[in-house]
Amino acid sequence: MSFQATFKALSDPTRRAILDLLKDGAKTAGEIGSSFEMTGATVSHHLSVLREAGLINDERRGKFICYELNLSVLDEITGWVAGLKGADPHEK
Amino acid sequence: MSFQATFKALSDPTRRAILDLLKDGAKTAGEIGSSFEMTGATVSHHLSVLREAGLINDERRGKFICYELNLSVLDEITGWVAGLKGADPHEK
DNA sequence: GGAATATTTAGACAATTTTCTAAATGTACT
DNA sequence: AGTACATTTAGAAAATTGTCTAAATATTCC
Repeated sequence: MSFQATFKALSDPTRRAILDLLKDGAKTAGEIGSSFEMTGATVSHHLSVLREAGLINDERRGKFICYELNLSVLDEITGWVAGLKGADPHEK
Repeated sequence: MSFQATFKALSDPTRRAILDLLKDGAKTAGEIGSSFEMTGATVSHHLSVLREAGLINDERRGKFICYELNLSVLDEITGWVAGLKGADPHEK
């Protein structure tokens, strides 16, 4: 997916908190879930939004599923913001 | 308003297009509106979301209202993204 | 003051999103 | 095979959002 999916994914505070949480390293769905006051099903939904946006990767490890950051897609975002800030070389 | 308002404002493609449009300089609500295939009322709504997020400023000039970029609030966004990318000095 | 133009506000409606509960899937252990 | 645990999927309810039409506000010009 794309640009728009990435922005949408980042627009929710729970999803940003999940990304912040994963800064310290990969975590299982359960560990992530227990950081929030919502059901595991809801957290699982947020994880799938982040995954579809390409912001995280998942990997099954036995009984658990581990999630980790994949921040390469953020380059598009930072590039767009930089462009807005006048980094464009040939402006009118 | 804050961080969350800024992210929310940026999550809509029309609103990002408005910001892109304003890169070339201030424009009236009417000029902005005629760039999109939606009613002026709808564009006005998007402008108010952007204004409440602090991303644009408005100034009346006679019969018109001019909008211009105010990108200082984007620093919070880029700062957060940079933090995610491991710019944090004391990570575990 | 009254008409014309520019824009916003109010209220309604449809689409999307967030959240839940309940059921399904996948894995490990005995 | 059966039970327990970890997680997701399905489906529904509630909240939010994007859009429209119609009415309101603000400004200019005659």
